Amino acid sequence: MAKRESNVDRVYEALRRMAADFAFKPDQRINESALSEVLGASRTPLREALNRLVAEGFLTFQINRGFFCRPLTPSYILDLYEARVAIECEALRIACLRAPNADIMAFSDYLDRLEPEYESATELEELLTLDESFHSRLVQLSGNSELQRMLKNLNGRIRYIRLIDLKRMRDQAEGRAPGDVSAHRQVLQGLEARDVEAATRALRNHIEKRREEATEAVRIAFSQLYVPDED
Amino acid sequence: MAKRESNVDRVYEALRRMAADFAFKPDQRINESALSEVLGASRTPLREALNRLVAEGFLTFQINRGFFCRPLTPSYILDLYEARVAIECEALRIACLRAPNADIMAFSDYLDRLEPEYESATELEELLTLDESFHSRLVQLSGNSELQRMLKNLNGRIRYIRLIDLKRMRDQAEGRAPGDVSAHRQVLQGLEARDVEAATRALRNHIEKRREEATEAVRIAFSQLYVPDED
DNA sequence: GAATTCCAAACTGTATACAATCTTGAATGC
DNA sequence: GCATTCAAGATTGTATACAGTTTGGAATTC
Repeated sequence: MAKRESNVDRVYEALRRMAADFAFKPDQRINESALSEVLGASRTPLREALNRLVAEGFLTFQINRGFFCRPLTPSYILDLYEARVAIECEALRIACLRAPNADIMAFSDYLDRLEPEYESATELEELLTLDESFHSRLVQLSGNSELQRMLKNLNGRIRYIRLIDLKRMRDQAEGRAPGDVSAHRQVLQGLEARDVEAATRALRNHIEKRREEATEAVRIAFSQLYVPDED
Repeated sequence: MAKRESNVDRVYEALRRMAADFAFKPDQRINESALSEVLGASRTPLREALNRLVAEGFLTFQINRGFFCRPLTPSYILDLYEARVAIECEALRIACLRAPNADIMAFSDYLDRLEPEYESATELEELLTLDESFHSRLVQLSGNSELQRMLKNLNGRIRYIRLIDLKRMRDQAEGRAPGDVSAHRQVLQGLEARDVEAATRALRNHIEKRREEATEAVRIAFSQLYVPDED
């Protein structure tokens, strides 16, 4: 009977989804009154949610001018992916050193179970969710809540970069990249052998490769998308 | 003439300082009305600032019960320091690979210039600021804004753990630890040689050593501090 | 005396009003 | 034309009011 989720939480989640789904254009000013009507809440809880998103780096804020969608520059994308390498590789290192065998085996089972889904997935969202969950489960193995929190934040902000990347991959080659699964397996093998060097090397290579592709995909998408301003 | 800082920013900074200076006891409920009077602002901007702090992990929030100061458990401290290792070691790695020589030399000069201050500093706050700025300048060398943002956040939350640690060190041994300076020099030497392995090894050891001491210091401080509840 | 119920006070959640500031575009001068 | 000024409208900033919820303790029951 008791409410479990606050209105601010609901608004916050809705905004995060909107941000991940291109509802705001980069550098676009966000109109609080209009948005509060769309979301069915007054400006007070809306602004509380917007402040959370600013603190998390999704949006920016200028005094007396309000909230803005963050622009998507190549150097920003580089920063985000490098931060992912930092978080994930250290988490993997910790997992190699002290994750229980049972947890590693469960992770391996999970990968086995999902491989067919990976092969058959047709929806971009589905592929994206599978990939994200591999990485976030990996970080969970470290048992470190701060690393998990940081990865969750990065994933949220990288999400639509990934979508652009996946879209391009699908359009380009009909034979969809099985590269992810094999890269993931390679990381797992290092982890199972408790070989920090091998595991982190594989993970670092995987993420950096993805970064290069994603940067290029975003560059191309933007050069096609933002020709004039279609207002 | 134009205001450069919003009221929310001012309130936010004041709250961060309060959090770092033990103004809130762990697990303490924060009374919005009382706090808004102290800070000279109404509840609306106060709550916006509090929401930022929740997003950054300084405080927690429960629906219909409000905001709470985060408790300081050993596993939380471990998580924070491990996250620092992740951020700082990757930043150092990047700096080894691509920071300009001029920047590294400037960093070295900076360390030379501050060494005497390190030796003469008597105030805990002063020592703390010196140590924090070594680490944040190191991360600046990577040129990655996300890593800088993450470290800033971690430093803010670790600040009072460090204070407890430094206080204990001062009380314990009159000959104050010169260990920091020499550890910092060792990291710098690795960086100057562009030796990723040597540099990150030194940095990792330094942070992990600090973590062990800090965890112990907090354990002792809390066992002395929270005997009953002194209301 | 211990457990339970219930009520009043305290507190949080949010809509709203209004002041302060910015934006836009028309009018003006060059 | 082009730049400048100015005012009306739009938008943000925040105090306040009030509804909804929780809290703490007095009253009640066993």
